[in-house]
Amino acid sequence: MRLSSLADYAVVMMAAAARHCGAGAGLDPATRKHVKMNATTLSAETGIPLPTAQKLVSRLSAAGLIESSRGTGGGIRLARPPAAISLADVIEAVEGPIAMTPCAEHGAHDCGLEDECRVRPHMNAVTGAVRGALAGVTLASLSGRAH
Amino acid sequence: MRLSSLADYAVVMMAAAARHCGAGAGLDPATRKHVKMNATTLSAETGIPLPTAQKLVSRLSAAGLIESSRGTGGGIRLARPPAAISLADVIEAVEGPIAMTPCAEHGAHDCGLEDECRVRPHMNAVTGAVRGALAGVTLASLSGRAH
DNA sequence: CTCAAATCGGACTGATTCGTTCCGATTGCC
DNA sequence: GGCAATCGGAACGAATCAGTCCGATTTGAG
Repeated sequence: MRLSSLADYAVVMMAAAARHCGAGAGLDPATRKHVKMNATTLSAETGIPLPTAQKLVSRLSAAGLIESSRGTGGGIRLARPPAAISLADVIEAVEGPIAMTPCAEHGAHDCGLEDECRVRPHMNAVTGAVRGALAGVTLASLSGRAH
Repeated sequence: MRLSSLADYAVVMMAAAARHCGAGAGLDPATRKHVKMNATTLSAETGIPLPTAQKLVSRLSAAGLIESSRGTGGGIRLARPPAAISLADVIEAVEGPIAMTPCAEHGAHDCGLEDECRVRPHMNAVTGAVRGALAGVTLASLSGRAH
């Protein structure tokens, strides 16, 4: 009942990225240097080891939460406004779907225990509650703006 | 963001135990044979491997959720009524305190990242929400009585 | 009172997953 | 066209977890 270290790091990193993103959309050609972020910058700011930060950038980019551009002067930026990215999105991007039990993932994955499992429907409800709690916190609220 | 297999098994096992416990307190000398439960019985009923069931019995007993008596004719019984045992109790008994992040466990366990972590207070709130969702489901509701 | 059976309790082994690190592919600037 | 800096994926080591086994303890019968 504890999220993995990578997910924890990802949340901290995305919060830092949202903080640098400022109030604007995150990409304006004029002051691009100010919002320029990359794995090295985020690593130095958050204290996360650089290789780990790179790995997280890869996963978050593959999940569509950030957009990355390669090459010299490249970097990353949030794909959506901070208010539209929740903890559930970040956690699911790093460690897969949020599901308390394996049977609550694909929908009809029999666990093999008990012909008529009476625990599963309640587990689905619990999963929904947990997911709702995580979806209710956005990066905007983590950046300290909308306390 | 998924509870361990042992915790899942423990929930199923405790639900089965609560079902056999019936509506009464769970221990009456006259019909003791009816509510007699042990690791072997629960294993056969739930499909959980016997050694694993034994391990779970040990942990649940150490946590004070069930009371065990050794020797011939011994067995286990719930220490409290099913309505007074929640999923949070069972999960904490098996896999330790419920805490999303390591810093939310002892209270002041600095993670070393960022001097002023602005994510932690929100993580505490999320941890509370998850814990509340798990504490809201009791063994009585899992047994199908109080739907 | 002695013996024997049955149970819980703790310790060990193997495996899977997680976290970390390193190296290659790709792109923009000079 | 060459160079430098960046992301992307692959490989290694470590830790935790799931599962299994055997010993300590207690009760019941003879």
